[in-house]
Amino acid sequence: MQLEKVYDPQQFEPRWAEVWRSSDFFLATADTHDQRPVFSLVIPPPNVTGSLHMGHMLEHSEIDVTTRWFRMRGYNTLWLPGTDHAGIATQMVVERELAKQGISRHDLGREAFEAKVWEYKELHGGTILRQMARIGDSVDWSRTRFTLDDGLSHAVRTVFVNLYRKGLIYRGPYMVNWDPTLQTALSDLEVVHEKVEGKLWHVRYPVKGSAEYLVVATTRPETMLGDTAVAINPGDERYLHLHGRTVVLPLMDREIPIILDEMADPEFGTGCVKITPAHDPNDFEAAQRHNLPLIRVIDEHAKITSEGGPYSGLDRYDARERVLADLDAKGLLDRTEPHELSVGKSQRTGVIVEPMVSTQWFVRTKPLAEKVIEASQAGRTVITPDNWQKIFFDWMYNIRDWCISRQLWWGHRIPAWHCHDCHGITVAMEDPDKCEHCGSANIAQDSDVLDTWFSSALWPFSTLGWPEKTPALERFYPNTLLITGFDILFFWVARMMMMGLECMGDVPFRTVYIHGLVRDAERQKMSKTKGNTVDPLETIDKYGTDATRITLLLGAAPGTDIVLTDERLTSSRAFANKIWNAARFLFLNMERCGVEPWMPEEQACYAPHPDPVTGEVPLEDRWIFSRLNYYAGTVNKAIDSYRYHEAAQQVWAFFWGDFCDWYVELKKLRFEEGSGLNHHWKNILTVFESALRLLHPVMPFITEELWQRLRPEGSNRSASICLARYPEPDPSAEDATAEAEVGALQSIIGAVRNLRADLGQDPKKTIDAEIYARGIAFTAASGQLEALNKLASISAKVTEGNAPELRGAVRSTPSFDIVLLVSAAELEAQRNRVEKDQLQLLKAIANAERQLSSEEILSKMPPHVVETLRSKLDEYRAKHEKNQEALSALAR
RNA sequence: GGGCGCGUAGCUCAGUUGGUUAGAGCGCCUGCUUCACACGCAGGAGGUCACAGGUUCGAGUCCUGUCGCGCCCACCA
Repeated sequence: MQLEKVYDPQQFEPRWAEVWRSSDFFLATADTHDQRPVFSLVIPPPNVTGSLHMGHMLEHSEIDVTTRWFRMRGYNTLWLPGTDHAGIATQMVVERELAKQGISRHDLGREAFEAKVWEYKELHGGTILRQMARIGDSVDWSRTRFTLDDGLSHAVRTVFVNLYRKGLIYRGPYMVNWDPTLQTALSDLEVVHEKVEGKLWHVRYPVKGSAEYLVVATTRPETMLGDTAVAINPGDERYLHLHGRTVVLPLMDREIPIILDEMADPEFGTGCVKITPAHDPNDFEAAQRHNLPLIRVIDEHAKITSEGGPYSGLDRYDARERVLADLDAKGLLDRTEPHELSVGKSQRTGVIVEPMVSTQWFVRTKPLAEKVIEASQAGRTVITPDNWQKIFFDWMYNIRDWCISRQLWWGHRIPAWHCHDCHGITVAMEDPDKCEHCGSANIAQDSDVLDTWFSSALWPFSTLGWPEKTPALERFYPNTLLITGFDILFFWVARMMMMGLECMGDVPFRTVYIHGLVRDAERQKMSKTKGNTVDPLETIDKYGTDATRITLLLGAAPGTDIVLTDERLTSSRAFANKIWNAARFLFLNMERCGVEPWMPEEQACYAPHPDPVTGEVPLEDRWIFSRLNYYAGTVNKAIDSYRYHEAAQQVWAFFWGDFCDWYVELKKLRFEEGSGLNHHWKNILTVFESALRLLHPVMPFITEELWQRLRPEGSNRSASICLARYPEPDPSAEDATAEAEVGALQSIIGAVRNLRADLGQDPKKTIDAEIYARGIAFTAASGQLEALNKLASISAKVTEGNAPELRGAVRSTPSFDIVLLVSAAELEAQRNRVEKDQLQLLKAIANAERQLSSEEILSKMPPHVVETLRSKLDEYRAKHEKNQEALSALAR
């Protein structure tokens, strides 16, 4: 039972953060709540593989608090395998590693590359939470990962085939961001936009059969080789007469139409815009609207294609120089202006991305989104905090079709086969050996893989055995709660809802809780590129896992961001140490009193033990049990409504403010050497054990450690604190009388200390004092006098009633007067103090009187407010009067 | 351009249907090594709740406007 003076987290806290750092799969937990299931997930987002993110610590903390809370309230736990979401990120890491050796994945070939990725995953994945092993749940760890080879593939394929047959999946043209170095398409997220100083070149396009020409402005003159139209605004009088005519594309001598389109902004440049459908996303869309042909003039290596005539084979920037020179030579370069523009660069290589037209697979999202909107509006899924609900709706209304094909080599292959003979597509559950259209055996599988979000979207049901109708699926779908960050709301949450409604006919979860963002001390969003990330492992090493967790939770007010500072972490570490030292105090005194480790039989709510001789319960015990009951109420309510900061703050206030500051101090007077396990010990250990359980979701490791030490050998209590019951409030445990009496004691002690500090007295020196109490029972048995004397360092004479004369150093309230007999010199310090108090009281009295004197106000005020206002006014008046008396006594 | 959020003590932040003299942690000042804890104990100072109007008996809280800060989305020929 010996504890070190200072709590050492390293010794007792498993560093589960390490697990997150190395794991490359979802970890998910599921639980049931009110007969309905709840689940929570943690995923490393694709851009942070290989490191841990503070945001995950937060997310995990909130999830783990809820999960432990549920578990402690008696709901069964189910651990679900994660999907292979981070496979894509792993692939990127492998690709980067290969690049260092000068190898590209194309050199390696598909199979060898996949093997490499597997190797990496085996090496870095798969560490399992140590704390979970301690909990003793039955977990089939072989099912902790869904990979490309097991059940998920079947689910993914089933969904793909079904959606395809319903016409919800189609192939179409799409503008991708192409990285010419990596030879791959990038998602919008992988493109970083940068403002650069560029130029705006104005080029003359001669109108056919006329001496006129249109001047178009462009930042990328080399793309003009692929122009297929020039657009003017339908309201632009300057050019309207040219509508229907054509221009001759300079350098290429191609004839292209002049079209009307809103995209041409009369205010910008010349008001004319060239249309290059194959190399600009906006132009691409305009081309769709006007049925314009696409001409690819830049290839995947960013070189000009054979369509580029004389420029064919040139690099895109060399081509630009040549094009400009040639235009200039022909006198077609109108003018050049400096222009700031933003260019998209590859996050991975820094190369300027090339917009490229390609054929991709799409999910038709409109019909799916409609179901999501309907379900959300019916309240079947609620997003909280509710401002996200609106944002979510806006997005669902404006949703575009979802491109699901990726030119990657890791992931679920698209189950579609192209026929080389008839060019038909065969989509089937079983791998086909011939084309379903022409019967040819000359077919090959599509080389693309599915977007990871496609399989992730199936997570809520695919992990439960879908499409089989398993008992788990029956029980755990739909789930109750999803905790996640807003950055993933659209990618993942929306898609889980779409797929859930489509495949299961119901929403996947009832509530989505959106948490805040973790920021650094300068309020900057943490990002790897900025390099201002806080490494959670360093934080954990320095402050401990529990301290890190409660720091995050204390800052996690819904809808706000979390600023992480060393000061906050330091104070949390101090709190962990406070818990540790409170335990140390108990253990040392148990030894002194001859008390063995003990804890009560398990119950949700406990009543204090009475003195076996008198049959009475000590006042401090009645009080602390009542306080514990109160906090059990507020903490449960806070967690239930996702107010994690409040839960953390409440357990802190109870443990430090009530338990340590008052209860332990009061109990010190009750310990007797060699007493054995008497009612005092039973009460303090009961409260302490309950406090540990109350704290557990927020401070899991230190509470587990201490709980295990307190747990007697051979106890029939659960093996772990996280399987013990969570404290619950019970109206019968409320003890208003005890709270009032201890409250009065606290205010008397506070007043004496304050008075003595004002007088500049040595706080340790015991001095004589007279206390006149009104309406406060000071019974001999309750030990209040002893407590008062000890905690205020006085030798008090307590009398019922009013002080006969307020002389000396006085502090008064409506319920007591304190008189300290001190020298006249010490009294002067008092005067300012009391006068200042009077000013504030007068203000409060005037305010209350004004409100209470008006019939109109009284009639509009709710009765309970009037009630408190009245009693407050009485109190202010009494106090003011007492102060006045004291002041005149001081004057004498 | 569209949308969202923030501005409360020196600092970082709470403050849930409007209702006591507006709170916490850190920092600061004073006193204390008291046999759990100086990562501590006791006491204290410090705020016209960004500004200006409005609604209300009553506003940190609701409405309008102004100023300052931040985020997201879109666009950028």
